[in-house]
Amino acid sequence: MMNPPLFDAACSACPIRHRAVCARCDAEEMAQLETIKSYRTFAAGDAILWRGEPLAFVASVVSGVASLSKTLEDGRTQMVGLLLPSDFIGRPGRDTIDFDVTATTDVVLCCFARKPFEALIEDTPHVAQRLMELALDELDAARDWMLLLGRKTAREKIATFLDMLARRSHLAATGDAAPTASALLDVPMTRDQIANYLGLTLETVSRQFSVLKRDGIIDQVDRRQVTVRDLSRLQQATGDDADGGVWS
Amino acid sequence: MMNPPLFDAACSACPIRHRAVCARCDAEEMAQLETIKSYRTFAAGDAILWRGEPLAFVASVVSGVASLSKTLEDGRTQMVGLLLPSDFIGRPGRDTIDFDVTATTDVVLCCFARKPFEALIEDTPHVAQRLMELALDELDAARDWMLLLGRKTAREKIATFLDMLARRSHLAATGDAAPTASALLDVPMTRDQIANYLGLTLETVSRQFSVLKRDGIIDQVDRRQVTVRDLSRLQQATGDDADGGVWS
DNA sequence: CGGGCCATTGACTTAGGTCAATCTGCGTGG
DNA sequence: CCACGCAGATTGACCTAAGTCAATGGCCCG
Repeated sequence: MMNPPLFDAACSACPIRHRAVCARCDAEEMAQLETIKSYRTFAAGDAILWRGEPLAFVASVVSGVASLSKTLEDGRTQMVGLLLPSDFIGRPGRDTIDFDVTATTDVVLCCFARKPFEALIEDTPHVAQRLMELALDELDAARDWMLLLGRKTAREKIATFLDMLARRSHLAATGDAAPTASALLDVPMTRDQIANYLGLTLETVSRQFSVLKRDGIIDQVDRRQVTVRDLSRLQQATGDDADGGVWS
Repeated sequence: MMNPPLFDAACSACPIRHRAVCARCDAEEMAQLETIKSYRTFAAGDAILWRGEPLAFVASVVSGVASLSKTLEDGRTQMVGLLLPSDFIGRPGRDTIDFDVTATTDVVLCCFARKPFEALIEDTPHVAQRLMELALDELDAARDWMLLLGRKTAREKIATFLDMLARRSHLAATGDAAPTASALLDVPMTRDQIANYLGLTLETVSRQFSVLKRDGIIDQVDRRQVTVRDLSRLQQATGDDADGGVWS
């Protein structure tokens, strides 16, 4: 269990101050946000929001990983989004959402009461501008994901997933866009969650991990850690165009 | 071939005036938009934009249907969006897009030069607000599509596709949300395009049309027209939750 | 009448799902 | 400290939905 960091009420000390929905806000707008915000924490596995339930808050992810998922009548489920720090939860202008939101790891949210937040969108331009950028970024990611779900093989899906984790951890560590060397990766989900993310079964996820290991592309340290032995072969295995801006 | 409607330069007469990116603009903002807009038309099958090419314009679809698609190294392709009248093309703040845009039917676009449009986003709140709404709507649609691509069977995919067409044509005809009776549907794409939309092969699309016909759920008038015989059985065949807000 | 272009249908293959057995590591309680 | 149990992961055997390859059919247009 993580030792939950304590968050100061002051936005100026916030780790996502310059990337979240408030990124473009000036001092006065920040002061307004400050009055309607509150922090909430969730343990790994907790439900954050249920589909269809009235939405009292919108929120930014401050730390941890949350996931969005949809379910068919007979219980098949598909993850339709992975929310990382600075990502936004909620749908200003609508009072329900159409998917479940779950804490994948322990999560801290910065919540804003919905009504005053919507008023802020009307009154101050910078919130709407930033929210538009965040929505367009998520739309790009969703489209990459549609290509993966519709057309990639199981092997390509796993390779894409690991390549994404490699890029992200490299980005977080160095601020640099493209990793070039091998790396030790943290896999923040169970096989079952990965399967729901990639549109596979957990058995297929497990088998493809084994295949990539047998091919010498990765090594499995333990169930939550993987080392990439050959990043360029991993990237070839994703099936993407060489110059593909995927996850760029 | 359609008899192309003539569009008046005046926004006040525009068929998408109240739904497009300009929906919330006041008279003064409209005047600004009016100075940077121009109409362009494309024939069915024409490329509108290529992935990666520098983006001089952003645009709204005025009439017709356009599609967004992505392609893997070896040529497999997946449609990642279907643009109908009032939908928006482009990515303010970035000078390329990461997918191809193609005219599925004959298309009329209302194009805005990108730089002045971006300036407008900075200066006037209503454009950014509306663009945020449009992006969030597309994100909802993309998430429904991810569920379809990742988890639905071929039969469910075709049923969902036909149900979507039924809802749309009913909505366009009556302004009403949910169709209840059978209807004659226009299928605006070839089997191959449908396959790329649904993450299937064209043979599987054809076979599933035949199965739904054998089951008495639909009738095929010709290759571009279908009558829905039993809408409630069609909706059951989509696999969605009964109260599912899909395509709502 | 002939030649494309879609669409349909059939025969066969295969990637990935299903079901089931086994393994591994970890926290709990004796 | 060890034994137990449980949750997650792996692996194998088998099955099936959908893909592949190939032949045929209908339709429009010159």
